[in-house]
This record gives sequence, structure tokens and C-alpha cells, in this order.
Amino acid sequence: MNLQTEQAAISQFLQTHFSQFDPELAKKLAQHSILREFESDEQLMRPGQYFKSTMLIVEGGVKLYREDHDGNEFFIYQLGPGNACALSMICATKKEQSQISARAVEPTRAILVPIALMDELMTGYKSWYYFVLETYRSRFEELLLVVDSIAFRSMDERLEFYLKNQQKLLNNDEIAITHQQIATDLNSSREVVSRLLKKMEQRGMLRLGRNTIKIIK
Amino acid sequence: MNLQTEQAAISQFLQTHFSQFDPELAKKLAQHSILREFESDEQLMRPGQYFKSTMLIVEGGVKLYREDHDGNEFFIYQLGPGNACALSMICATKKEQSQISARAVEPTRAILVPIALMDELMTGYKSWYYFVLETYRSRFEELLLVVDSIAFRSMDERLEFYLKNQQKLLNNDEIAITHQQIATDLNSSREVVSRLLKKMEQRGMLRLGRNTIKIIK
DNA sequence: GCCCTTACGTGACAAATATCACTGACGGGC
DNA sequence: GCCCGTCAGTGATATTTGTCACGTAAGGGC
Repeated sequence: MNLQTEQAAISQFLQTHFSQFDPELAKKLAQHSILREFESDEQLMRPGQYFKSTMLIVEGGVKLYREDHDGNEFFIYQLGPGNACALSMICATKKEQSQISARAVEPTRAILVPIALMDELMTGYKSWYYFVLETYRSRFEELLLVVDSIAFRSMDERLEFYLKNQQKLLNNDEIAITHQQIATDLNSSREVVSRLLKKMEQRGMLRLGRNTIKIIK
Repeated sequence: MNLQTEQAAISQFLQTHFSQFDPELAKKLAQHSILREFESDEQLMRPGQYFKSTMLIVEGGVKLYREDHDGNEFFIYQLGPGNACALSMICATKKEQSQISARAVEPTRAILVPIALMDELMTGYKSWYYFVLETYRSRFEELLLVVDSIAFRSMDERLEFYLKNQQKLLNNDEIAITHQQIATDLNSSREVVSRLLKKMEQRGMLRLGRNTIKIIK
């Protein structure tokens, strides 16, 4: 893809998924950003990595994980088109490291905005600074929900919440996932997840298949 | 206190605890903000409350709690002089509610900046927008640490972390607190906390007294 | 069709934490 | 100095979750 078409593609994506940006801002972004594709399961971020740009997701989906010192992962939230990674902004603005890892759950495209531009964007474009604040705010809220779920809720409630969330994100009653994957996301073990899912099936909340869970109510 | 002296007091506090603000900004804030005092244990924020201003803490300390539907509280972090409540900013900017409660742990003074001013401050004063972003960033990081502790750590590690944190915040090896209070903060039960503290005492990490815990190492 | 990998089911057991019931112990107010 | 409310210590037991050790089943490649 040459520069012209890349810029055109970025403009197009901005219009579709970031329509709140004013035209001036979109133009600026198109000129200075690049488009990047990630395959399914590809790592977008690694713990300890420095950022040179902020990512705006325009296609696909990305799961963010918090990682501890011995490599355990804990799923915190998922981003889709129209979202930006607050972490990449935070770390970008401070040139700091993160203890976060991010992985594409499906083929994903993102617009990479160089951090060098941040200052100019923040002060020059109101729709950008609103966007940044709103991004922070909503990620913060999501993080608080994560805290809620692990602080106050038991495994079965968390599992239910997780499934409902996936259902909403995928916009589909049928979730293609293994029990092991869920267990990893919830920082639990496969056996526990399997048992709880079985109970839910018995209560008629869902139907289990190999690699799929169909939510009924 | 009349208007003159109040403005002077605010200016003084800004200079001491928010020296990064440029003089123009400080002046603006002094003109439009009010100073408010809270007694020990007074509630600064209640879940579901709307905000009309952002708070800058200049004296004392404030504990923030996440609250669940049936009134359980979970301690998330503590603010001191020089800090601002990111939540009050977030909610302020969006006129949204919060499921957070905040309580003064000692007599506390805060500067209340009306949210109506936010837009003007953000676009007009670079040191303000830096401050806001930095506030978000650091609260976000703290929240991630909270997630870490409940996701990956067991009760004894969390307790240790909690005590170390208090020690640092109070700048004192002697912490005046009841086991019940700790248990509430960690969303555990008094007996569990008592037992773990006893074990730590046996290992020579601390010395227990009525209403006090003295950290040794 | 057979093999093999991956996913899932399940019982038995272990560990951490919560809960209950009670006791003692300290300290402020009278 | 006594009383009483609050705080802390402790054993017994329940619950939840994690771990181990299997067995079984489904589906893909040959």
C-alpha cells in the first residue's frame, strides 16, 4: 500500500469509527499515523515494553491482560473498533513501561499515532482531548468493574459475568472458546470452570458443546 | 474567613502542594475555587453522588472505597496532600455518578474547583492538563496494583502490602488501627487478619498492641 | 478405520479463607 | 477500683477453590 492509499484508508477508518473527531483532527492524524495489521493471537504489547505510539483500534478485537512476576495472566478487558488503549496513551505520555500484555483475538487493524504528536493534539484539538479523557474514564470504570468482580464476587458469578460480557462483545449467543481459555482469563483452573459450566447447563442457562458455549438466558 | 483571606489561603496551599501549576493557573484557581474542611471520618463522597467540583487535597488524607450493591466496602487507595481525586475529575467531566465512597482518615482540607471551569483550564493551561493526565495515569497504575493484589496474591501477602503501604503513607512505623478496620479494608474478616498478624509477630516482622501495630522490618 | 491430539468430565483430596462461638483482656468513665 | 464496651485470641467447622489423577469423547490426518 502506498502512502496515498494508506492515508485514504486511515481517513476512511477514522470517519467510520471515530466520527467524533473533527475534520481537521482527522486530517492531521491521517497525515502522521500509520496503519498496522495484527494476526489473530499476535501480541500487540508486551510487559515492560516502551511505547512510541498510541493505538486506535479500527477492526478486530484486542484482549488486555495484567501480568504478574511469574508470568500469570489476568484478563482485564477487551477493546474493539472505536476504542483506544488507555494504557498506550498513559505510558506514551510518560514514556513509561507497562506490566500489561495485549493480544489480538481476531485479525486486527489499528491506527498508530506517534506519541510525539500528543502534546499538539491535546492542546490544539478539543475533540482529541475529549476523546482521551473519555477513554481514560471508561477504562477506569471498566477496571473498577474488574475490581468489583474479584473483590466481591465468587467464581460462579464471575463466570456468568464473563460469559455475558463475551456475548455482548461478540454480539452472538454462541461463544467459541475452550474451558481452559476461560480459566486462564479468570485466573482459575479448567476443572473449576468445567464444573461450574456444567451446573449452569443443568440450570438451563446455557448449552455446552466442544469448543462452544451457547447462552440461552 | 472572608473572601480575601480564603483566596490567600488557597494560593498558599497551591504553592506548597501544587508547585507545578504555573502562576497564571494558580491565580485562576484561587479566584474561582473554595476551600473546604472535612473532619476525621467525614464522608467526602457517597456512592451515586453527582459532582459539582474536583477536589485537590492540601491537608490530611482520604481513603477511597469501592462499594458493592449490598454495602460492602473495598479499599482501593488513599490520597494525601498534592493529590487529586481522579474520580471526581472523571465524573465531573462527564456529570456521571460514581460507585465510590471517600472518607477522611484525619482532618482534611481540600480545594474545590468547579467543574464548569474544567474546559477552560484544560485548553488554556498546559500545567493543568499535564496534571490531569498525570493524575489519571497514577490512579490507573494504583488501581492496577489493586487488581494485582487481589488477583494474584494471598491474604498474607495482601496484608503485608497493606501494612507497608500504611507505613509509607503515615510515614510512621506505628500504625494506629484495629484488626477489624484492616479486615474491612481488605474485604476479609477480623479473625483471619488477627491470625495472620499473630503469625507475622511470631516471625518478628511486627509487634502488636491494642489499637496499634508497630512494623519492625 | 485407526491413531493421536485436544477438549471435557469427574472423583478424591488439599489448602485457603470464612464463619461461629466463646474467652480473655484492656482502658475510659464513673 | 469497678463496670462495661471494644478489641483481640483461638478452636471447631463449613465453604470455596485449586490440584491431582484419571477416564472418556470428539474430530482431524493418514
